[in-house]
Order: sequence, then C-alpha cells, then structure tokens
Amino acid sequence: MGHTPDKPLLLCVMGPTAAGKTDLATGLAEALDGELVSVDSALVYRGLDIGSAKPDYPHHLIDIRDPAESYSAADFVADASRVVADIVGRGRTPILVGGTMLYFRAFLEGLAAMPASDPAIRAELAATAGREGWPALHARLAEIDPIAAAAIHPHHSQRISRALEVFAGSGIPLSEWHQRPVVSPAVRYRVVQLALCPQQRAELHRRIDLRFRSMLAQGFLQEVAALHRRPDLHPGLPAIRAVGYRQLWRHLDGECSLEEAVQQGLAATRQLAKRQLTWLRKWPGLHWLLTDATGNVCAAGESEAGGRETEDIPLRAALKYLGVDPM
RNA sequence: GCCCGGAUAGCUCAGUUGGUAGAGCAGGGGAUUGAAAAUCCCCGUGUCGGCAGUUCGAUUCUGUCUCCGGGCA
Repeated sequence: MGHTPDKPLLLCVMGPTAAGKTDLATGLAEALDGELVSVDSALVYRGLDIGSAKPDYPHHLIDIRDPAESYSAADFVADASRVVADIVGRGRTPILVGGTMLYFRAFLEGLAAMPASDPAIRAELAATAGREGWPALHARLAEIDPIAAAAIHPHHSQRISRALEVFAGSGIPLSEWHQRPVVSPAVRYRVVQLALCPQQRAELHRRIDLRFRSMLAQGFLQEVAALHRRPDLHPGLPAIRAVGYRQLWRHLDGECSLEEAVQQGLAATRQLAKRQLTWLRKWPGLHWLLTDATGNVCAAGESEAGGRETEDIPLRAALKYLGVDPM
C-alpha cells in the first residue's frame, strides 16, 4: 500500500481515558488548521459535562443527544462521515479524538448494512432471558446461527441479544452479514493514527485519581444530582451507566456512602482504561507517543517496531512525526 | 492493670473435628460489527501476627509476647 498524497489527511488521536488526548488534539487543531471530531460515547450526551471531562475547545459530535436517548456505533459512523466530509470540504483537516474504540473501528473499517436496533425486540429478548436465562437464548442462537453462537459466550447478554435481533429483523444470520463486503467511510482519506498513553500503568492510575478528584471539586456530584432529579432518567440508560455517573447515582439512591461511590468510580475508570488498552495493543498502524510522569513523551514508535528515545511534549512529537516543523 | 473479642491474599472476611487454605472486591490478561464510559470470559502460594510447647505433623490445640477493637477499673 503505497502513498496516495492526493488523498486528504485524516488524523486520529486515540488513547485510554485521562491520558491527555484533549490537550494534544487541541494543539494539533491549531497547528494544522484542523477541526476536532469527538469519538466518545459519553460526550454525545448533554448534561454530562464535568464527569465526562467534556472539553472546552470546540468538538463536533458533542452534546448531540439527551441523556434519555441512546446513541450507537452506526449513528456515529453516519454522523462522523458527514462531519468529516464537511470539514474536508472546507479545506480543513479532520482530527478524530477519543477513546471509544468500537466507534473508531466502525468508522475506519465500515459497518455491515444490518438492521438497526429494535427496542421492542430487545425488550422481548430481555424478558425471555429473565425467565429462561441467557444460555437458553444462546442455545436458540446456535440453531439459527452456529457460527455466531460459537463466537459468543452463553452469558454474553448483549451480543446474544444483538445476534437474535439481527436475525429477527432481517431473516439473515449475523455471521452472514459479517461475511459481506463493506465500504469504509475512511477509504477516501489518508489516515494517520496517534496513540497517547503514559508508559507506566501506575502513572495512568495517578492521572485518573487526580482527574476524578478534580471533577468532584468542580461539582461532579451536583451535576449527577441534577440528572438524578429528572424522573425520566434511570440507571438502565447508557448515559447514566457511564463511568462515575453510575456510581454517584447509586450513592444518591442511598445505596452506598459517597466515599464508597468515589472508590468504585475510580476503579471503574481504571478498568475502562485497561479495556481501551486491550483494543490499542492489537490495533494496526498506530504511532505511539508514550509519556512519563511530567507528561512529556519519553518513547515513541510504530505499532510493531521498537520505540525510540524522545523528550518532547506530545504536540511537538506529533508534529515532528507528521513532518510539520514545530519551530 | 484486669476481662472479652480479633490478628489468614493489596482490602473485607470465611475456613481447616490437627495433614500448610478460599470467596467477594481490588489488580492483571483477553474478547468486542447499531447499548461500547456498555457487556462478557480467564487468572488466587499467602512467613494463616512473633516466639515457645504438645504432636509423626500446628495456620488449627496450649502457653507467652506484640498490635488493634470493646468493656471493667
């Protein structure tokens, strides 16, 4: 795959939560005359501001849903395709920044043209699972789609539900949809991917801790309390299940002390970061920027190549990589 | 000072009628195609507080010491 310099540049800034992606991305936006596109399932919700670390700098695809609504990977692909095309049409550089790796993958690789989610079917499947258990539905899936069933654990409620939903809505097994060729919205661009992360896990944990406490000092609990007062919101909603919000919601329900909720929120954030790193470790084509305790880049390199020593701030290292003179 | 409880995994604790021990949480690894900050899977050797005694064998019984609770003075 050779260079195709005629294609417009599409920059991706990935990394676990609290790694410092926003600072890097805003610096890149200013240096490259770019526009930022958020790739984050929690930032789409209005009213989730402090606890989602919503950036002040303008991003596309932020605050586009009410917390009572849901958003999906397919919604994201449609929205991001449109927004990215608009940015390029304005002669500017789109910079996708975030940590929702399923959204990144859906955009970069494309999504099969399967039926959308159907709340009625989901409710029915959940009710059946309540009576018979998910393994029973998994067994049902094995009859209509043995390939998908073999790849899904009998307890994996969401994936079993989706596989059955797709078949109910289209009469075509999920695994067959997956075999059909898809067109990625990203083929029209020259994609460059940066991954930002502290080199030491302990440093990532320290950043998570500092940020969570800073959120509390800024009024995170009051923000959740305002959502909690709305009668139409409940813990079953994707927005309310977001890290931090879910735990503080439980405290507001009187189920645990504030201190317990904070500890659980911190743990949930660390676990989120760990899952994001699981995606990133096997992600092809990444240019890594590993940071030290001062936030400077201490090592950088390609996905499968060895790193090299650097001592730059992340923005400087990223610009150097892109061939832009940071001066 | 005396009496009663405790002391076991990073944390909270269970347990061993004496044959060196296991849950939850945390942590680590993995999966991931319209809920993804979601959801799901896998991973448990630790001077069983110290020392001494009884015993073939003590984390378990006995004595003693230390520390932490609570009570009485």
